[in-house]
Amino acid sequence: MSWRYALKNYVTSPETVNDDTVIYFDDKVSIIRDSFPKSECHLLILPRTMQLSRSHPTKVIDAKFKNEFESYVNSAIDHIFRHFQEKFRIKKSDDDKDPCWDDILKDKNKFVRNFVQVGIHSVPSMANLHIHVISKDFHSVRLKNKKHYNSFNTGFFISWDDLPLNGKKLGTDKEIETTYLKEHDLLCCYCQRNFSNKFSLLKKHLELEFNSHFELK
Amino acid sequence: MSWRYALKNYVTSPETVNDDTVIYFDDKVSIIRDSFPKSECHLLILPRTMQLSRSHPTKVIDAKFKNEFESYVNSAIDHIFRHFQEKFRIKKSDDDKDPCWDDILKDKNKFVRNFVQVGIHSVPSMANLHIHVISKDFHSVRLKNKKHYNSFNTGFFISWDDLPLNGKKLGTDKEIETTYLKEHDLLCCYCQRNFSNKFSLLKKHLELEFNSHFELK
DNA sequence: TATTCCGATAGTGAC
DNA sequence: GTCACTATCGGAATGAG
Ligand SMILES: Nc1ncnc2c1ncn2[C@@H]1O[C@H](COP(=O)(O)O)[C@@H](O)[C@H]1O
Ligand SMILES: Nc1ncnc2c1ncn2[C@@H]1O[C@H](COP(=O)(O)O)[C@@H](O)[C@H]1O
Ligand SMILES: [Zn+2]
Ligand SMILES: [Zn+2]
Repeated sequence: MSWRYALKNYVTSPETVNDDTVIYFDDKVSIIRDSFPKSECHLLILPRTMQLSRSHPTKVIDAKFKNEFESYVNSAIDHIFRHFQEKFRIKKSDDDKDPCWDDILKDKNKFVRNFVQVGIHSVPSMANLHIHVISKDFHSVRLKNKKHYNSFNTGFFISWDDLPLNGKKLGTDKEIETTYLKEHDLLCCYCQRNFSNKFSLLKKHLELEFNSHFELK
Repeated sequence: MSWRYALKNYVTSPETVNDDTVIYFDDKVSIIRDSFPKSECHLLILPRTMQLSRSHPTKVIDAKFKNEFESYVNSAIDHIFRHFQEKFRIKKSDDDKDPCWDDILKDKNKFVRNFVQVGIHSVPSMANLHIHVISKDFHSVRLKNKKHYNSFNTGFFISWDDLPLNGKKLGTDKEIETTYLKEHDLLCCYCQRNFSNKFSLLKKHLELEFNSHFELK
């Protein structure tokens, strides 16, 4: 079986997985920790119906789908919020007047609005349908290159709220990858600073950004 | 002073150079060992007249110039021939029927015809006018990239015998560089095998080629 | 088409 | 998609009273 089916077991037999990858499953979905998380907290929601699992996200996610899975999305979001509440404190510093961070760990709606993204990759690599639910820190040793970062911080990522696309054209897979993953500049998701193609500099900067806002409890 | 003038001292004050870089000088020229030789033997002839030294080789090398410096070219060639005679023997092998190598270290004319190239780079980096006199083995640790190799093995290198150009157009510096140094495939100068852009493979192959033809005395 | 350092980009093979 | 490895390609600094 090829690597494109690396998620298949989580769909067909979540109960057989021995490690702590699977955090929830029922007849409709499995919710798992991404094995190569690109942020502090990175979950995947995998519909278990084979027909759905085989489908392309931009083709299959419609109002009915969203209604059916909305509660699982909220579940995953809650998991991320709790994880941050338990692990981190917000740092208060004089030179950071940005009110975005005030009480973010006490106000779930604010946390979600500012710090969680839910959606799909416009060109998924894994064959089994999955929805990313990820914190917007991108503070992770698994974030190793431009493609990783831009897959969550450009139009390559399609938000749950922007689905369904209602026939909006996306271009070919190759065009999408070139435009968003290769050619698109690296923009810091905290401060919008442009790092051009300097991934190493962005990595160092993300480390600073994260540590300026969060500290371990 | 910038790196473009790294050769200046050899022009103005060869007598002050302490190491063995300068192998000859008089009022008209300095002949030096290239400090980053791209072959076993790589010499530079530097006219010492300031007016000449400041000039671009394709603009200043005419019949009169060639006549004036021909004897120095021959001197440099002799130096290379003697160097090979003293250091190497030609290997005789059954599977190498190529007569190019027969007696090449005993017949200077043949050696020069087949194994020495004299000329200039169409876009020199060093500001002081210099003529390359180099053995055609390209067996050197200083030969480190495609640019190095192609600068001696494509139209980027203009042979002494092809000068003056008599108004032949060369394109802009940038065009020359793109065509000959970046885009031009790597071709083995011994057997013409095409190495595309695989410089590392070419390096290993050049090592084999050299060792198949030469051995230390 | 100076050198050197560093990093971005690209292709490979993985049972 | 991952990782490890190799190699190609690309920019920046280069000095110094
Ligand atoms: N074996 C695996 N187990 C869990 N997650 C994986 C595995 N292999 C890859 N992933 C993740 O699956 C996601 C697939 O993303 P994509 O197909 O681009 O939407 C990536 O975030 C990978 O890190
Ligand atoms: N400091 C130096 N002393 C002697 N030769 C040098 C020095 N720096 C560079 N070179 C050589 O000068 C040559 C300049 O070649 P080019 O300007 O391309 O015709 C190259 O072959 C270099 O290896
Ligand atoms: Zn930032
Ligand atoms: Zn060859």
